[in-house]
Amino acid sequence: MLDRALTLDELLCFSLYSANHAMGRLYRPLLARFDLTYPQYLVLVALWQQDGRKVGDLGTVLQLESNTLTPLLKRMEAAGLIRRARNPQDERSVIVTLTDKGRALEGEAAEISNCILAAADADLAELAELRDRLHRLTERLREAG
Amino acid sequence: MLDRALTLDELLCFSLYSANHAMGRLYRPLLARFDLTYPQYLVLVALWQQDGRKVGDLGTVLQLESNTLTPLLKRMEAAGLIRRARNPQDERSVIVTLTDKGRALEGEAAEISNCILAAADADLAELAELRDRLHRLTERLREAG
DNA sequence: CTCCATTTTATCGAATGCGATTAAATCGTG
DNA sequence: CACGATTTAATCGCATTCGATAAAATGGAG
Repeated sequence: MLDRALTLDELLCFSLYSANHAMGRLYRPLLARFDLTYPQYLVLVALWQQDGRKVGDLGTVLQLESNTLTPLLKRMEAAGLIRRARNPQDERSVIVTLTDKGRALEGEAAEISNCILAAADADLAELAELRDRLHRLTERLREAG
Repeated sequence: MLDRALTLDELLCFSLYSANHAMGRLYRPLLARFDLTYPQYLVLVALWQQDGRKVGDLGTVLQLESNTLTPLLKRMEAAGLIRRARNPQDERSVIVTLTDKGRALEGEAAEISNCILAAADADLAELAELRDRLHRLTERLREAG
């Protein structure tokens, strides 16, 4: 329990907000060359890792619901990156599959992670530790929610 | 330089994105009781710390531009939290000032930080270190951008 | 003083992101 | 089989967020 109001810079939530902002600003121009937005890139990373997922499963890993994913996926489908098709085994669900174009982007965009790592200008071990601390924090925050 | 594609969970940017999301989800119900959104809360924190700032100065601390701040501040003005007035010394700038209602929220919302700290379920030193690591990362990312 | 560059905020369109609700398909129990 | 409960996406409205641009005020050079 603290006895005074926190300043903006003292708030953990603001440091997260700012770091996320800064990361987004770094990604934006790199992704723009592929006509990708940042959430669209995350969808691709998820599909490169495992293709043919249901909308709901993508939502689970990305922590997004269909109200966000459906229009996002429709834009990606319009851009020719993915296909959306009802699951024949269960017509309630929609399966998202990479197109050739979507798959091809994996190689072309591979350099992006390295650009980010270079920008972060820290050794891999340090960044990995920060990442793991963030995962643990996220876990605790979700449990509390 | 890595020789393989990273999974979603390995990406530092995604750990930031997820932690920020999780934090937002924790804040949302707490802020909803005051009819506040998260960015609106950040504006209030900034003004509680120093009232009477120009739109551009708020943008500097929050890393937001007028295209985001202007509509956000108009909604806050409509909600009776702040006042917006042209600076008589320089009519280009707009000074943002807390109303009595906006000032009063500081006391009422004081518990929110503590709810978040409780949810994070870690000691203050650990969270402070994570926060400082994030600040340093943000700094490096901004320099690279 | 005039005119152009600069500063500062505002506007517009597009893309998330979320709460609430709806619609369609499936499941389960009688 | 029938029918209500559940699951899964989709839709709607609102609030950010950003890139691009505009508009108004100020400043500075001549």
